[in-house]
Amino acid sequence: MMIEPRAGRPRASSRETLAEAACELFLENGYEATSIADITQRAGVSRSSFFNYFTSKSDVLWSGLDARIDDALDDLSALGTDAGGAEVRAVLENVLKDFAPDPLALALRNADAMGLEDELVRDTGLRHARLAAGVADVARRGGVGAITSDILGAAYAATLFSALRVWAERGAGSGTPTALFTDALARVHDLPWRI
Amino acid sequence: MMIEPRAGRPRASSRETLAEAACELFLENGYEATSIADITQRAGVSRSSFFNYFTSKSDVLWSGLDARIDDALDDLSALGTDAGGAEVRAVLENVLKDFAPDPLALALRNADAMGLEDELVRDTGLRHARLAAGVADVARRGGVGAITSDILGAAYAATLFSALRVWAERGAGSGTPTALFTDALARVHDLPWRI
DNA sequence: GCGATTCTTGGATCGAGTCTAACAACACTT
DNA sequence: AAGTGTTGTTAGACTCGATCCAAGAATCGC
Repeated sequence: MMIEPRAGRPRASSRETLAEAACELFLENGYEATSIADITQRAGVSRSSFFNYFTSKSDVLWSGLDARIDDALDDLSALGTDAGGAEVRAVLENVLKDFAPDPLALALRNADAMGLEDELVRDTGLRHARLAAGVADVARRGGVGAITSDILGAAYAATLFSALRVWAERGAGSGTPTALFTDALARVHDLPWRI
Repeated sequence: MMIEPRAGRPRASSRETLAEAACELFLENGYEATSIADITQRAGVSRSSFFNYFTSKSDVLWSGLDARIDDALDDLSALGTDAGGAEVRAVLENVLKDFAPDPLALALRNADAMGLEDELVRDTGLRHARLAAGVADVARRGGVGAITSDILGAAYAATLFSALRVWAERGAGSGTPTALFTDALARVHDLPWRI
C-alpha cells in the first residue's frame, strides 16, 4: 500500500472519477440508457480510456465485489480435503467483511431508479455461479456427491448474496452484511455436509 | 397442436433448420467464433430472419428449457400460501419431465468442444436465478424469512440444474433427468421449509 | 384479378467491446 | 538540458450482437 512514484505519464483520470460519473448517470437516466461514451464524456476523458480502468460497463458496479470473490475462490481452492462448513463459512465471511458502500451497494439499493432489475439478476447469477462452484468443489473434494455438493454450493452462495441484498436495501446504517450472513448461515448447516 | 393452414407467405425456414445449422457450426468452430451471419448463411436465409425465430444467439440453446421454466414460474406463482416442498417439487419435476435431447443438452455434453464454459456459466446462472426467485417467492409467501427463502430457492434450483448437467454429461441413454432430480431432492428436504 | 395477411429481406442504426498506432507526459540518466 | 524508457491517453477503425423499418414477395379467401 505504498505510494510508489512511478515513471511515465500520470493518470488523467481514476477509477473513482469514472465510477462516480457512471453512478450519477445511472441514477439520472438508468443503466441501459447510459452509454460508455456518456460516462467518459462526463468524466472528461475519451471513450478509449474507459477500458483502461474497467473491463466492461457492468464492471463499474461489480469490480469491488469481484475482487473479493476472486480472493475467496483462491482461499477455497486452498482448503484441504478435510475442510467442512466451518472453514467455508470463514472464507465467505471475508467476502462481506468491511464491505463499504460502493457502486454495487448503490445499485442494489436503487435498482428500480436505475432500471437494473434484469441486469442485476443476470450479473448476480454469474457471481453466484462462480462462488457456488467454488464451494461445491470443496465439498466434492471432501467426498460429498456431485449433486449434493452443488446444492451446498448454491445454498452458501445464495446466503451470501441474500445477506448482501438485504443489507443494501436496508441502507448501510443498519448493521453489517457479515452479521446478516452469519445469522442466516445457521440455516444452511442443517444440510448434511458429510455423507 | 393443430396444423392450421394460415394465410400469408409461408415460412422459408424453421426453428429446427436454424438450430441445426447453429449447432453444427458451434461444434465445428465453437460458439464464440460462430456469428449469427454464419448461422443464417448455412441455413440459407438472411441474417434478419434469424430474429424471427430466436431472440438471441444463446436463445438457440436455451429456448427449449426457457419455455419450461416459464411454465414452472407460472405454476409456482399460482401456488397458495400453504404450499410446501412437495408442491414445489411437483412443479420442478415437470421442468425436466420428458426433456428430450435438444441444443442445450448437446451444448452441455460438448461444452469443451464448443468453448462454452464461460457462456454456460453465465446463462445457467441467469436461469438458476429466475427459478430460485420463483421458489423463494413461494416460501416467502408461506411465511419463511427472506434469506431462508432465498437459500431454499437456490437449493432447489441448483438441484434441478445439477441433475440436468449430470444427465447431459452422462449421455441421454442413462436414465432420465427427472429421476436424477427426484433422487437428489431428498437432500434438500433437510432444510426447514417452515420456520 | 384484389386485398389482407404473413413472412423475408436489405439496410440503417446503435452500443459494447477489441485493437492499434500515434502521441503526450512523466522520471531518470548522462 | 537533452535523450531515453515507461506509462497513459486518444482517435479511429473494426467486429459483432441486437433493434428497427420499409419494401417486397408469397400465400390465403373472395
